[in-house]
Amino acid sequence: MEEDKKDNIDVLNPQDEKSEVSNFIRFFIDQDLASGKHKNIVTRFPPEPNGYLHIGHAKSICLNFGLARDYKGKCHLRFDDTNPTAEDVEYVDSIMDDVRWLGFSWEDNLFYASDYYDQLYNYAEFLIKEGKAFVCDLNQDEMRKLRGTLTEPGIESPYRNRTVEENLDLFRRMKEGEFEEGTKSLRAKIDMKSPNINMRDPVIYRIKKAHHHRTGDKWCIYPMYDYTHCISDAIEGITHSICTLEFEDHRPLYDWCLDQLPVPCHPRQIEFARLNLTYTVMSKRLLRALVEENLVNGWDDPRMPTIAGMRRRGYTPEAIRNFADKIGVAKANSIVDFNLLQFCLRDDLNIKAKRVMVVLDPLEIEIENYPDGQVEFLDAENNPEDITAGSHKIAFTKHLFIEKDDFKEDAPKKWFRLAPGAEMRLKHAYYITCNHVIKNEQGEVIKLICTYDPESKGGWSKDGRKVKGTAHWVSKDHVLNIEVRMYDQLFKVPNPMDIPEGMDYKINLNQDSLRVIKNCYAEESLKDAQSGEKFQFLRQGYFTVDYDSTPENPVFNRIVGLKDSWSKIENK
RNA sequence: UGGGAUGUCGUCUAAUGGUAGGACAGUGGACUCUGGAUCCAUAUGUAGGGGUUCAAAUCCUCUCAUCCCAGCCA
Repeated sequence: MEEDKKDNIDVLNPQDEKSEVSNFIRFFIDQDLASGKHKNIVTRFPPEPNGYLHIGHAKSICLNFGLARDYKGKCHLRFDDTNPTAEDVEYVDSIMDDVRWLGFSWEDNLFYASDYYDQLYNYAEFLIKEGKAFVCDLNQDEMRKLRGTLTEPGIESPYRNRTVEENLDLFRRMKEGEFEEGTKSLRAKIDMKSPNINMRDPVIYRIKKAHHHRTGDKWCIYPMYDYTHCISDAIEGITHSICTLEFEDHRPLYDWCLDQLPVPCHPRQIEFARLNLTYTVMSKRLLRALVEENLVNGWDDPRMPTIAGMRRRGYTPEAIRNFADKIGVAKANSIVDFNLLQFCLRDDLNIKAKRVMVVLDPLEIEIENYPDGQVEFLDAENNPEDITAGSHKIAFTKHLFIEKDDFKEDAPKKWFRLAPGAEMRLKHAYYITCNHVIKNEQGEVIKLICTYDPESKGGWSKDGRKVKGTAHWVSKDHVLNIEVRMYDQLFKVPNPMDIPEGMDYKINLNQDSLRVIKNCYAEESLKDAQSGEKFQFLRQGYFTVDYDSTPENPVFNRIVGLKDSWSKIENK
């Protein structure tokens, strides 16, 4: 958290930051600033509290808060809470957590659309008095029939020409709760023949006898998104109201509402393409389905693309912010390669993560020329990328474990690791040579007998001979037993939404997205691992302490693996 | 087939009439006590056809492809 704050304050010269990035939104802002239309900009991040935020929202958060930071403006956090049946404080809290965790601050600019219910109501009466809105008795079915289709114009409601007095009276009685849900609504009087269906007398208030998580039972009529959003923006003095592409068709309605009303300003709505990532889904509907059908373990399952899930997995806010920066902002629909996110993660973790040694799949070795009972505490650097990170001690003894994968009885070409008769370096320790292979009755290798070169302490030989392979290891008498959770993509295919006719999205689920490995042997220093601390398990990948971890049963999540160029060589 | 938008390397994104550039991914190499990191080098792109211009990814025009819209959801 400290680091995040520092990161934000760090940006003292927005010009530097701006020169790196350019996008059409910044172009508009530059124009509006240059023309004198605005002196300062105000943006907003406006989630509906009806679910957990995901990496797509992170893009929007970084965009809106990033713009405010770079232009020395403000970014509000506003909850778009106009549909009480879908919303909950659980989500409000998680959203605030997520935005903070990402490293952004809304300062004292926290708002709720529900804060404006009174103003919104008064503006609605204003609209009625101007003859621009009417109470309609059509039910949902009837309204749909009169709305027309994509190619045919709609037909005006028979209630469209009620008098102002009648409309005012009915609307007030709606508010008083006199009518049942669905029997009446308030509609804007615009144009039933408009080719834009949003303009065909859209509903702006509906009756919902539902408890609201903030206003309780005060209201039984609730304003609709299109009517609420533009007015909320105007009330808050938003200059640039940035939303996703699907609202492009709503912009005429956004502008219409503000044109009719005596609002303080008229923000500019700008639309950009939402984020899609390969091998995952980004729709709240599907993410909710994964949770509710127990295909994952909750919204913060480390496989989920939710911010809560990524945080638990071990992703860093810096990596996500950097990712948001790199993908840019544009209007073309696109699917970003998941590799880019992984790159950003490794890039950040590489300079931060403490190096430790953990053997996931152990193979015992005995150093036959090493004294029984002797223990040496060897120096292991914490991070080769950061000399200030210091070092820690690891125990070396006669009996050790190495990774099963680091030994091959029949070594292929270009094999640098251990094989019968071959020499390999144990990281931070000695050169060893494999002399005997011990097998069980099934013919499986269960133990190796090796010798070490006492002259190679620290990993260097006096005669200067080169050993290409270096492996991680852990002393048999100094192990910490840990559980490791290896995560893979939730879906098997790059675009899980590309589903064959009549099939369920679940056919693309990766059944092996979670692999739990128990009884991994970690160096003892890991017993002091703090919650949230990031490690590189040497040659394996980046890991962090999971929420389930206890001192008795330490649990680590693999955040992301290391790049593996051996597998490429092997495949050739 | 009404309306709104969008098409630039495999992917994402710059270029705002004047050298099509960057990042990721890929490939080749160097280096390395992590087959990690780092460094160097590299191929591949303006959806298509016409037009305007000394000059077009950019302007005009036609075509094609893709996405969004018929909630009292946001």
